[in-house]
Amino acid sequence: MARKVSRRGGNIVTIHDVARHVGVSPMTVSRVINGEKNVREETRKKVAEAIEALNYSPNMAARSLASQDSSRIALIYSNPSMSFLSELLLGILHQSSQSGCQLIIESCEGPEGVADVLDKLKSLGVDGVVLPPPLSDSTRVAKALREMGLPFVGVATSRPSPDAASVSIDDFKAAFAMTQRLIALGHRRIGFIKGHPNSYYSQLRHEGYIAALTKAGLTPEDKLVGQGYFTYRSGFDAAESLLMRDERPTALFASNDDMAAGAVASAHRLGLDVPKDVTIVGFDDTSMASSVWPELTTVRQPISDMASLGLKMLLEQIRTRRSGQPYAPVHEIRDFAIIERQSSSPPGEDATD
Amino acid sequence: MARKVSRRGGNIVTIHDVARHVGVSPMTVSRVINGEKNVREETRKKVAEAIEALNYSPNMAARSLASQDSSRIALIYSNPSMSFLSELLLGILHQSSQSGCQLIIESCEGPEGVADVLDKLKSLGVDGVVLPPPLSDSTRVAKALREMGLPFVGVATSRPSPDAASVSIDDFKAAFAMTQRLIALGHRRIGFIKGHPNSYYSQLRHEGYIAALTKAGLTPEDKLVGQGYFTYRSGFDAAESLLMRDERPTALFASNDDMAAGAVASAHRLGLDVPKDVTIVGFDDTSMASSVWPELTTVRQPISDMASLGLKMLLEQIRTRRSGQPYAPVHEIRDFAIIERQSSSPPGEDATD
DNA sequence: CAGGCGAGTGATAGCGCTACCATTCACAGA
DNA sequence: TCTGTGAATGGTAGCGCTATCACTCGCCTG
Repeated sequence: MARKVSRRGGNIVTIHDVARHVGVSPMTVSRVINGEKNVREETRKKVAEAIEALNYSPNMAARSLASQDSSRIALIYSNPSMSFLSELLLGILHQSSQSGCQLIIESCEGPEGVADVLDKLKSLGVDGVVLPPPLSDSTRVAKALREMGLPFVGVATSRPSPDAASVSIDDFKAAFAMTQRLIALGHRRIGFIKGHPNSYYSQLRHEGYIAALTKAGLTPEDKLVGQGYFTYRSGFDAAESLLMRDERPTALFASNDDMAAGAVASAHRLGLDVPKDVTIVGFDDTSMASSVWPELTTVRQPISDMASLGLKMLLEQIRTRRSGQPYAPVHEIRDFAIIERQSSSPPGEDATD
Repeated sequence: MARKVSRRGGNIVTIHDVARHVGVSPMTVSRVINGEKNVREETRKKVAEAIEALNYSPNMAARSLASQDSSRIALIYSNPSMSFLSELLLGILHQSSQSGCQLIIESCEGPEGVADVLDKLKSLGVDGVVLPPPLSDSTRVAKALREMGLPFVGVATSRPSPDAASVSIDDFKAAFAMTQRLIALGHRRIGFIKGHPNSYYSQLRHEGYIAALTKAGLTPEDKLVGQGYFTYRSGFDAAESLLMRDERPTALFASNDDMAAGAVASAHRLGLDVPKDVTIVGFDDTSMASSVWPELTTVRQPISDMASLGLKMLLEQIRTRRSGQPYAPVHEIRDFAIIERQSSSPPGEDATD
């Protein structure tokens, strides 16, 4: 064997190769890669070009070994929606491969499961934890983590713990915006299906709905509001009673997509066309929203972004703590988006006009 | 600073600590960790105990750096169901953290997107690719990968490329089993909703259905079979025409969950109760299956297992290839499971009896 | 013009682990 | 007895990168 031909089909471009190519030391290349200052602009540019030319890409293993910066981050979840999970994972994965941190994914079922999982994390020597809902809203989990001295970040949490970092959207504002959108479409009798009373964002979303109506000079009416529990079935039932009123609403805003889908089924059952006879919109933009027919207009959270940002914040928090500095928790709010699909239209019209 | 206190809360137990604790060389500990032979059983045991006692856990970065074994694996996907994706990711993630390989997740949209993504993979120096459906069934993608000389593995593929590795379930057998289950429940007029004609497993599932009927002495009838396209809407439409026949089927087997959900909606629209008036079952066990009401009886693939195994096989393939040995592609078949939920029952009965 | 300073760069020494070879030892066959 | 062999272990040298400190300038200050 004449030369070392190794993994990745011989594609072993190292920092040294880049350095030699430019005529600087490996250190300088390292500095450029890590965006450190104290590198002349001219040098930086030459190095960047060489990196491009040689198609160099840093070896994560070596990097985190040398920098002692390899953090172990756990993501623990307890039955979130699968589509939520997958977006979350995508975001987390993206960020973790950029930051070169090791990821541990754990599912925990039930309230005692959490304790077990936390024990496990401790023995695994985890450095920080990412918490998606519903765990992100659990004061119990937050407390346990705090007692263990483990940094954590809540992603898409409706009730951020004031002393822990979080990334979320403004549920109130989102519900407000969606309601406004319905009003702009020409709807005046807009029904609402609440989420599970346990959950704080049920309340926020409801409040957003009320606020938008009020602001538009419409009177919120209790009889236009149904109680749901975030399930398809509960949406079905709530919609049924709402739609069987004499003066039925021309639009229905469900607090999540599953309930909206149930509401669509209910409307169909009653012989009503969606959106011609009744507009139905959801919240979350889960896969359900685009699976049913007609596809649901809904509110979308940038889950992947939020997760990615959350991990970044967590890593920063860990770094800050390690350096002994105090850490002030950051609460980031991301923008939501209203996704218009086929389940909404002006009252009495088809969506496709 | 008296001693080096570093990441993971000072939990810097290295292989040397373990070695010292036992009184052997680090090499021996390394051998134990990697399950190599040529270590006396007694030594192995002592080392294992020390590992346990010191709560040692190997540093992945160092390991993959030293062993030059760090493979970059890409997972490329193109709009699979999100819940499928998340299970897949869970499995892959689990395996990758065990094998210490770097993961790159890429989405590719459309047929030209694939080419772009493959280019990107090439420039990233990827060592292997995991292909979930529908990419796993694309002969075009398989061909491109082969031309690049990149090892790959298809996960949940219905048409494994004979010269590439794959993990899947037996779609035929699964459809066969589900149909048998319906027959065992007492159904005799069992309708079937086919999937998209493009897709090979549409065909396999259909054939499984036919075979089971035949085996039970029932005559497959064309008028009990509807054409669908894997969408909710197509399931709705197909079910509608099937259920409006004079002699309507007492059970409907849809080739996936979205169509089954559409079929349920259609039944409801026609005033039929599920499962009392008609049993409806799906395939895949996506989140749709447990979101709708009644929840769907369906066929479940062990996606997470399949993904995990697939990655393992891929890694092995890469290792084999690197060592210059020829690689014989392996086709693994995993077991499916029939998940009974509320959408099925004996004809004319409620599921809950 | 000595002295100081800070920007830009290089040399060196590992990070924790494993590949590879050397070494030891026991025991079989000549 | 002398190799030969293979099993069990240890020593050494890095893997690709970065922390750290040392160094060289040019330029400012007194």
